Amino acid sequence: MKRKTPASLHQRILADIQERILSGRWAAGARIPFERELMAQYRCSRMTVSKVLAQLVQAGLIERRRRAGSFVRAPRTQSALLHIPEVRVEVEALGKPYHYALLSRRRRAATAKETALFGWRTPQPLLALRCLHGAGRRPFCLEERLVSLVAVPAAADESFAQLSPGAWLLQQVPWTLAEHRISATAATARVARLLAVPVGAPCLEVARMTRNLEQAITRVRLTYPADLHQLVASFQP
Amino acid sequence: MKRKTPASLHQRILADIQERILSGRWAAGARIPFERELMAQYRCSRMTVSKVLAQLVQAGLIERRRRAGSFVRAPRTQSALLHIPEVRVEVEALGKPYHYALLSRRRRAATAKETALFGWRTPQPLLALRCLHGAGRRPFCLEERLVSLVAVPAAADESFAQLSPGAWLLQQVPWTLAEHRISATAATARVARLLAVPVGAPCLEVARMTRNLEQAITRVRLTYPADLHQLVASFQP
DNA sequence: CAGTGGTCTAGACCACGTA
DNA sequence: ACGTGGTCTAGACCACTGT
Repeated sequence: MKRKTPASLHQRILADIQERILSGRWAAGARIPFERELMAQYRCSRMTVSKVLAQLVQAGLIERRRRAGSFVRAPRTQSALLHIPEVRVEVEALGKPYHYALLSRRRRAATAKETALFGWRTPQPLLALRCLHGAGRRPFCLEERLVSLVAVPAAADESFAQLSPGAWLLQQVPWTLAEHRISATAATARVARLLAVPVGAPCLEVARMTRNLEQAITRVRLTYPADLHQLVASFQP
Repeated sequence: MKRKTPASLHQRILADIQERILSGRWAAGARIPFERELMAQYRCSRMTVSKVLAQLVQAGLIERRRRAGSFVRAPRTQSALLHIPEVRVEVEALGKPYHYALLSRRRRAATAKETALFGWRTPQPLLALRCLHGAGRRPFCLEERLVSLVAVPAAADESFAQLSPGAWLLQQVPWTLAEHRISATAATARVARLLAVPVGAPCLEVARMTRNLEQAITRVRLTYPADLHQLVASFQP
């Protein structure tokens, strides 16, 4: 019934209402109780529920209209951060069934370019992976990944046939820095075939190098058909 | 100096303190007046200043410690910083001569979409600008900008014939939040002509909405030929 | 025009951390 | 120990808006 110590009253009320909304019990568009009703329910003053509702507005969970009441807002459109999205999460956020397929998996030594990229002096072993993420029936993202077997030797024993390397690495290896390069490209013949778009079609390409304090872990290039994806980032000066 | 409708009391206090912090007059680390002092200064109740200070905490501008007071926070660390320099700086970093041209400048009321975008209830006046940034002889970036004349009335008196709106706004208006949407697009006929690329050529599009605590300031769409530009971003978990 | 949210007041008690 | 911020109350007036 009661959680440990749900902190302050308005925090408890906030958590309560938030849970109702996020769980879907209060669906999008539904009106939530008036301030004066909530006062009675929680036996508190109007300032207290007002504070809670103001926070819900700021969080984008509800909107309020005079005389009409407070209403649950439609699921957040694009409020995601650029943080580190796992492709699966992105797809499911779109409400589409997620599909994953491993295209190729090869263990090999790094080329000269890759050696420089990973900050090595001499070529080291890499795991090179290519996989395709699908949303519904459509290809959603082509993933081309290099995993440092120096940093993550355990990757050599993973097949990645079912689990995407991004998901595996995320829970396997802690990281401290992710560098992104974001660009627009024209689909090459190979990319066009895999993503089922015309050759030359615009694509959004995200190249990410992930490191921890000691060394480079993995480098991935994600290619999305332009119409299927955009990145969203918020920050403060 | 003050806007016409001073809005509500706590909004005025918020704007006042925010301006002091963002302008640097209250430096990072400095203690700001205690709640009870602010009550006296603004002749209001403690709830009112408390509400204001809570918003400043949420915005990350101050932090509060019991018994000690409230302090201006150090400028945001690079935790989630997407480094987007001014276009001029980008071009000069490439070692190419920078060129700027104003294509059009129009004062008009916001459309319905724009009204929603800026968070207004009724259409307000905007300054709509289009300009072109060049690197060497080549067009480098098409800028399509809307400036809120509510937030920045002084913009109405600027010609922007010589100085780009981005540069002007940066030194004119303090901001606290920038939201980016990054996507790849195919050049439309109009964009292709302006950027001197083939129709359908891939472009990188960055849409940025800049706000302070009270209101939206400006929205800009920057379109770059895909081969000329990429974004770089570093993140920490 | 009635009822909602928006705002504000003048108190109060308490937890906490710093001096 | 003391003064700060954290929280809460029980009122109040007002602006807006949907009916």
